[in-house]
Amino acid sequence: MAAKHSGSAGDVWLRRPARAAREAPPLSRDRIVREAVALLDEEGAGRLTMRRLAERLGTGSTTLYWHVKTKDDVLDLALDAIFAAVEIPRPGAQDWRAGVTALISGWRAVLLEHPWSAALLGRPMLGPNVLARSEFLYATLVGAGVTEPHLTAAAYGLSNYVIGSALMQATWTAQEEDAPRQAAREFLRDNRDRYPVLATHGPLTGDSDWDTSFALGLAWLLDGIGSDEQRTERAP
Amino acid sequence: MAAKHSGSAGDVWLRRPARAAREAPPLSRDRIVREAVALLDEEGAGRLTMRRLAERLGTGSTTLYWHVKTKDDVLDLALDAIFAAVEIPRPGAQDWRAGVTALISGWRAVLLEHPWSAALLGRPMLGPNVLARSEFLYATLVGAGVTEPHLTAAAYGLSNYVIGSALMQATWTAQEEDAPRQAAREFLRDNRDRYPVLATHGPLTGDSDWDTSFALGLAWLLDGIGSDEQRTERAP
DNA sequence: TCGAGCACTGGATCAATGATCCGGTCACCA
DNA sequence: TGGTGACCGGATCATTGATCCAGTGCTCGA
Repeated sequence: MAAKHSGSAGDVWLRRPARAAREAPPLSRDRIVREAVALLDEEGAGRLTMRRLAERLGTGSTTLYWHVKTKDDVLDLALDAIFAAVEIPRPGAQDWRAGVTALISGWRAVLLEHPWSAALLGRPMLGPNVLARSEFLYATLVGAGVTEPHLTAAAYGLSNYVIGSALMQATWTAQEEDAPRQAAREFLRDNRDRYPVLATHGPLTGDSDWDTSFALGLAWLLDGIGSDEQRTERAP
Repeated sequence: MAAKHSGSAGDVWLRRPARAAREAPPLSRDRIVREAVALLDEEGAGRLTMRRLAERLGTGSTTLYWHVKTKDDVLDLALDAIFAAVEIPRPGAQDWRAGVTALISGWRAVLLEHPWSAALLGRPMLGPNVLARSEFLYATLVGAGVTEPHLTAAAYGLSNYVIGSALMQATWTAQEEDAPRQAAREFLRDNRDRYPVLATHGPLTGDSDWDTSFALGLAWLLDGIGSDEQRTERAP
């Protein structure tokens, strides 16, 4: 004797309230992406489910598929969305080196603020936010007189370095899960005969300061880019 | 009237042949990992399934769980396994710079030979193969006179740089799938007003030579490490 | 004013997958 | 020869991404 359709049809009481009377704004791709980022921030990449995401949005899971083609779309959109927070220096407002440093540091900060993003870096990033920042990077380097093949090498090198650094740090800084790091430390201590240098000088031994390490490496790269640039400009 | 158990029990004909008479060697963690690598190489990370892996091994999928705790175990083991192919230079046989270059280049070659590996770099790598190579890296740097904080920065910088480079290249060199790259190129051409520098100097415009770009960046890093090392050794 | 069309929604459902339960089978040893 | 433990796999469960299709309400033109 159950109603054939228990959901949208039938009883007034069960019917969805009129659009205007609803508390939440209508669903939109933008709202989906915002909520996805929030969900990822709170629970990590592993727990992002279309169902869970829909629940947080107060809709059915299938509704999402009207606004978005696949789950990967959500991930791509979320990934690009967070880069909006990276401030783009005003072109020419400063030394090329200062500009690049600012951009790369901001890039890194965002990646670390959203640790789930590191795991998603293995997909083409072609969103508007990413492209705008790449544009600035290339423009700054070109403006500084860097030419091929150093230009591509510089842009790639910088990007790859940030990505690798963030990925590595995010891997070992899993939120408040210090257990694996501790276990790894102990493992190295127990096998100090096999890995003597790692056990004493390894990354897990000291209080490895990610920030200074990153800064040093970045400086090395910038030095190299700068020296090549000068050579190019001055050389006959 | 169907037999209650159609599988292991019952008819002699359906019974699994005695261990010795079987063609395949008995299942082992090692054999599983080897087959997993083969499967990953052939079909990519997305198509690695416990069922499919078991099928290739001629066993039931559940059998795998006796040798391995979870699917992630398989991935971790496969990831470490491929690094066995990275040759470790004989310590002290050459210039520290040559040794490091050899190791890092081998590292990169392996990552590119197994593109699926790039996507797995976001997990702690504590396998014996990885550790042995890290040991060499640290030992070589220490032997060259690099001290903290430059030591950690150097090791991290080099690792992060390879990882980032391989990840990026693997992302854009998806096997014979040139479609997305082509599409991206066209997209940039169509939006050359918004991304003027990218459209003309961007990484997708030229025949971006991954190898030379990588070599240049690596040289920059090594220059930086070397200069700091000399300064440390010579300075009072 | 009204009705048609379109933007949007979601319950039911499917197939694929990771993982577990539990009842087997086989080699080996005392 | 009897038993013990290493090893195997069919049935099964819960979860998840994705699709089908029957709706529902807003809007706009006649």
